[in-house]
Amino acid sequence: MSSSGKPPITIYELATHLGVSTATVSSVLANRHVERRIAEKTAKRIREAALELGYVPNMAGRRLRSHKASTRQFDLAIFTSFEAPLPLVGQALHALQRAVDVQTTTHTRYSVAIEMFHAGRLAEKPGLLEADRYHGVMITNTLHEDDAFLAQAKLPYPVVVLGRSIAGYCCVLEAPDLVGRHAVELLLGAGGQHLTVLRGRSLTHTTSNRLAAFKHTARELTGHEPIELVSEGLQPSQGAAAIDAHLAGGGKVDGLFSVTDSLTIGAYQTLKRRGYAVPDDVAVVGVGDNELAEYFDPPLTTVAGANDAMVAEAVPLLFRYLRGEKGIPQEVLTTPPVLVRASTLRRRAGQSDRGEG
Amino acid sequence: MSSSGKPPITIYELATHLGVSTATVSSVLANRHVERRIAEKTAKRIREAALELGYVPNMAGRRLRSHKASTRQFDLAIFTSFEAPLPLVGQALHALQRAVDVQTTTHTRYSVAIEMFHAGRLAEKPGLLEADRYHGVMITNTLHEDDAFLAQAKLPYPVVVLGRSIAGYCCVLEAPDLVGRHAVELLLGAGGQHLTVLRGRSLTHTTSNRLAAFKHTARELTGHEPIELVSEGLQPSQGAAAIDAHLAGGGKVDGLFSVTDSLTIGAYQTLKRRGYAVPDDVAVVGVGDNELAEYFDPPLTTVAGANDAMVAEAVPLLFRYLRGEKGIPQEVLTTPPVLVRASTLRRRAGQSDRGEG
DNA sequence: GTGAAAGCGCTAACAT
DNA sequence: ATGTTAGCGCTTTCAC
Repeated sequence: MSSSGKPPITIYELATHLGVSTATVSSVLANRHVERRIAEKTAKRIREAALELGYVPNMAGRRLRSHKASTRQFDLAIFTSFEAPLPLVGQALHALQRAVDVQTTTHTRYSVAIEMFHAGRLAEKPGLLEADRYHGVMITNTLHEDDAFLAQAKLPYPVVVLGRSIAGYCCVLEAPDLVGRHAVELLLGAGGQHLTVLRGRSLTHTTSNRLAAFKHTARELTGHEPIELVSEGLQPSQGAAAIDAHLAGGGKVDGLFSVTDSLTIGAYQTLKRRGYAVPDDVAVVGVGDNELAEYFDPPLTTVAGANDAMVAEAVPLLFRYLRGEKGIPQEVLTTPPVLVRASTLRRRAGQSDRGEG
Repeated sequence: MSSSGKPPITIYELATHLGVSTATVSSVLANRHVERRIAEKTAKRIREAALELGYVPNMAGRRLRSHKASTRQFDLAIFTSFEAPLPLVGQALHALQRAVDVQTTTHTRYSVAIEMFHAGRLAEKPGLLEADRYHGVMITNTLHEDDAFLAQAKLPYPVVVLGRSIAGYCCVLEAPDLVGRHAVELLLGAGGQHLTVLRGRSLTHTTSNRLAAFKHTARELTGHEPIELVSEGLQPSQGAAAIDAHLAGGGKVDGLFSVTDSLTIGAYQTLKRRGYAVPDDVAVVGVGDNELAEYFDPPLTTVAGANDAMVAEAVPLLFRYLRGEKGIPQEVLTTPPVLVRASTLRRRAGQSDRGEG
C-alpha cells in the first residue's frame, strides 16, 4: 500500500519531514541507534514515518558508501527465459560459480545471479540496455524475437550467448546439422521406416536447426518426407497428447526423434499405454537435455546435450571479455556427443508392422 | 592478469594517471566519446590504460548516478545451495517472478536473482551480513550448519526460509511427521512387510524429519525397526548402488520409501535390473520433489512435494515483510499432498516372497 | 542525544 | 576537444 503509488522517498526527505537529521534517520534504519544513543521515542517516530511514507532504501547508495574501497566486485548474471527448463541454466550457473570460486581473492569478489525474462519478450526487460548493473552476462533460452532484438540492440557489456548464433555476440552452440543427421541415422539403423519428429510449437535457434537437419537428412536417406508432430508446449503431457492424436488418427510411428526430452517422456508414456514397445516397435532418440535420460525406461539414446561442453567453453570466454581481451571468437562450436542407449537397440531383427492405431 | 593482484582503481585514478579529466574517461568508457567529440587518440589511450591498470567499473557508483530518481528498485534474491537440485528453486523463482511482474509499476521496479552458496558453508558467503545488496531474500536448501549459522546471525534484511524451521525467521515448511507417517501407511496398505527407507548421507531439516517420522511410525505399526539404507549422495546412481548393495547382501525389500526422488530413480533401475516388479514385488513411495514422478514407470506415489504450496505461502510473506508489516507469522505449515499412483497399487493380493537376493 | 559535513565512484550539465 | 562541478542516496566521523 504505502510503497506503491507515490514516488520514492529518500532518508533526506524522511529527515526533513520529521525535523531530524539524515544521520539520525540512517542510524535508526540500520539499527545502530543504540550505539548512537538515539532516544527510543525518536527511533519509533522514524520507523513509523519510514513505513508510512513507504521508504525503500537505495541499495546503490548504501553500497557505494559502505563498501570497502579495496574490494573490486564483479556482478555477473545468467539471463534465461522464464519458460525454459532449468537444467542448462543450472549447469551454467554451477560452472560459473565454480570458476568464480577459484578467482575470488581478497581484492576481488564476484556475485553470480540468474535473471529471468519472458520468452520472446527480452526486449521488455528493464535495465537491459543500461550498463549499470552487470559486468558480464551469459544469455540462453532465447526465442527468435529475442535474438532479433539482441542483434539490433548490442548490449553495452560483455555477453556470451549460449545455444544460438546472434550477429555481434560471442556465441557458443552445438555444431549445426549433426544432431538431426545423427538422429536419422540411428533411427534408420534401428530399422525405422516411418521416421517421425516431435517438437513443440515454438522453436529456438537450436531446436529449429535440429528439426531442419532431421527433415533434410530423412528426405535424403529415405527419399520421402518424415512425419512432423507438433505439440502445444514442452510439457510431457503435451508431447503425450501429440503422439496420441497421431496414433489415434491411424498414423504410424516406428522411429521417433524428439527435439526436447520432456516431450520424449510424454511420448514414452503414450507409446507404452498403447502397447508399443521401445525400441522393438518404436526406436526413440532424444537430445539429452534431461539429465535423467539414462534412467528412462528404456534408457534414452541421445544425440546432443553437450550442455556441460558448451558451458565449459562459455565461462572462460566470459572471463576473457571481463579481462578486456581482444580477438575473442564470435562463434564457438561444440560437437554434440552421441550416446547410444537401449531406446535404439532393437533386440529382434526386422521392423514391426505396428502403427495402424 | 591485470585485474587480479593490485587493488582496484577508479576513473579518478585513471584520469590523473593520463592527465585528462574524469568526465573524459567516463564518456570514453561508456562509448559516448563520439557525441562528446573526444579525439580518437585520447579515447585509445584511455581504453588502453583502463585495460592495463585493470579498471573495473563500480556498479554502485554508476547506478547511483544514472538511475532515474523516480524509480524505486527492489532487489530480491533466492539463496540456495550450490549442491541442491534445482526444481524447488525453479518453482520459487517462477512464483517470485510472477508476483513481481504483477507488482511492477512505473515507479517500482524489481529484480530477482538466485544466489548460490556451498551447502553447509553459507556463513562464508561474502556480504551476507551486510544490508547493502538485497531488499529481501528467500533461503532454501540449507544444511544444519547453515541453519545454526542463520539462527545465531540474524540477517539484517527480510528473510523467508523455505522448508525448515529456524529460530528468529519466518519459515514455511511442510507439517512435520505427516510425510513419514503417510509413507508407512501406504507401504503397509500395499502389503509391504520389509519396510525400507532410503536416504542420502547428509540430511536437511526436512529429510531428517521424514526419516524420523517414517522410522517412528513403522516401529509403532509393525512392531519392529524398518531397514535404513544410506546412499553416498543424492544422485540416482548412488541410490541404485545403495539398494543394490542391500539386495546383493541378501537383504529383503518389499516396501520402499525414499526421502528424495532422485534416489528413487536409481532404486527403480536396480529393482528392474534385478527382476523385481514395482509395485507387485516392491511397493515404492517417493516425496514428489521430482516434477516427473508422474512419468516414472510405474508412476510414483508421492507423499510430499508441495513445493508450489510452500512457495505460494512464502512469496506473499516476503512481500509483507517488504511492506514493513508487523505480526508476520514465524512459522507457516503446509499440508503435504498425498498422490497415490501405480507404484503402491498392487494388482495381485498377498505379498511376494521375493527379496532374498 | 543529535546535527553538520565529507565523500564513496560515477555521470551529465555546463563551461570553455 | 576537454575540464569543472554538482550531485545521485547513503553512512560515518566529528562536533556540540
